[in-house]
Amino acid sequence: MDEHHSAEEELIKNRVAKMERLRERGDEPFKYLVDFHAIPVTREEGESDDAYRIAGRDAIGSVRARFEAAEPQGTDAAPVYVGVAGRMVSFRDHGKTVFANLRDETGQIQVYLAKKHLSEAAFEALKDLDIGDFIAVAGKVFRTRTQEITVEVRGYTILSKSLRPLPEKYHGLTDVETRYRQRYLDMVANPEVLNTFRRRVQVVNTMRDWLNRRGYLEVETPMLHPIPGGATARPFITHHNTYDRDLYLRVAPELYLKRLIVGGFEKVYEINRCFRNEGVDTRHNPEFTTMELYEAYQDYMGLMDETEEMLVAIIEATVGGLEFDYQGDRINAARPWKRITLFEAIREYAGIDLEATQDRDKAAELARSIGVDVDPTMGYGKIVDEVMSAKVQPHLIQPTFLYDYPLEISPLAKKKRGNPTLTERFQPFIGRLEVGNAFSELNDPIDQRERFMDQVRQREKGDDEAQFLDDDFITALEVGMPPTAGLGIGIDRLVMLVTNSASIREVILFPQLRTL
RNA sequence: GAACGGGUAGCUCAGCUGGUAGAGCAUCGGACUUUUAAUCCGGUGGUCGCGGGUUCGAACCCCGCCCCGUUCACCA
Repeated sequence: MDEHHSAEEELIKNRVAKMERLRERGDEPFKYLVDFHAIPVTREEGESDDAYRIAGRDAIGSVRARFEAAEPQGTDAAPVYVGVAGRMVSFRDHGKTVFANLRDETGQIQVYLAKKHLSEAAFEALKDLDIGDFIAVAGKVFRTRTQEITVEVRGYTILSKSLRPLPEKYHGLTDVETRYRQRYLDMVANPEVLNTFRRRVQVVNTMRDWLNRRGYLEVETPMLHPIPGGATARPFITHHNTYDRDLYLRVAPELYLKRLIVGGFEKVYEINRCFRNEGVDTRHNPEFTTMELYEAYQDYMGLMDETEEMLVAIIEATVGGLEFDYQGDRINAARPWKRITLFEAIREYAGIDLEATQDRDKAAELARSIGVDVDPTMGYGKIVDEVMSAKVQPHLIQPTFLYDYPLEISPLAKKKRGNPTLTERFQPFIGRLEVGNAFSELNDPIDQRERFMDQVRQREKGDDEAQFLDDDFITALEVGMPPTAGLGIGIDRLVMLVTNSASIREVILFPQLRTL
């Protein structure tokens, strides 16, 4: 029987054959370093022996700048000699000349490989190069007749052979599944993806810098929790062999960070992953990154000011101003941001008053009257939350703080001064996205125990997202925690905003997908 | 978990009422000394997501399953 070759196998076979030819000719296809001195060059008459003896690799971005600076003086008199290395992303063969494009992290540049400027062997060996290969070239810079800055190559060498074809150059890679499963292909084929993740770094760096400057200490608390706490969410379960005990991947660092405030730190934060064993959609990935901070001797109103300052600093540093577009909306982050109580917002956007009644059934009836689904297991607080999500959140395009949340959906927040049915809690919303959650931290151990017991009752009624009683945390509060305010920011969502990304998967390098 | 949309060459996509699987790019061979989605000539390349069924005949119709996307549910 004939051997069966798929197109893909055939393409790889061709490239492997080229790789072997390179090796046979003594040109190792996977080099260890870039060594421009080892590249044979063909010099023009009058050029000195070391005209092309490039000391080190030039960043492609810097080549343009150098050439443009030298240009007015006339580059014939003072040629710009360069050595660049990168991935070859295009290859246009014209017979006696070849144009290719090289890309490194700083940019892309066209290179011109002409028979008359290369040794016969070098020109012949171009046949064994493929799009995707890493090569190094030595040459001098000129402008083509279409004014494109180009390297006239006098010598080149393969650095690393690419054995698989890159996605098509014009349409790129659009299949989202392949983009996420093989992110490296996405990055190569769609260079703007690199910018999204560069901006993600900028968000985190700016935030960290902002916090460090204000005296916050960055700490690392456990990812493996014996009792999952700090958020109402279903955890992932894992197992420790030596202790022969199940552990939970953390759903939030909150309870550990507050223990540090008990211990004597006054400003702490942690930027790290959380894990929640829940649904996946455009705003939710099973693992996601949060920043949580705790500040002693502060309350939620003071923290609201700081949150606004910090987010504005991040927006300015990343989008370069206070205005930016998010998914079709123009967002203006100029201070001060709108601040409105949760119940005012419900009156304003949903047209019902859930504050006047504390009665669960009346609230359910009101919610249904405006088309919000309410199921029998939902308590008063949950109904309020549901109405907020359905009727208020879609209007929160411009930066807005909602504050004063119902007690029963805020088991770790302090009761509001003068109104024990509410808690001192706020959430910032931008572009319809909930980007954070903050409160005056509950530091009364008696109250905290009661709130946990409420959660335990919820759990017994079948709510598997309800929180567990954490006795050691209560013990810590009994030792005494100063008045403290705490904030959590969803880093992924913040990055979605400043990169105008519709899906959280666009801002996570390797989003969780079903294993094949 | 539910509804809807999708899965055809390495990539991007066509494929009508069921009648021998197509194009562009890439690749291979040839031509070409400033091209840039280079151009021109010729060729290779397919388990049409997987498994059943209906039919003389299925990429297309029916059933089941897998994967992706969107919306909803849950949640941050």
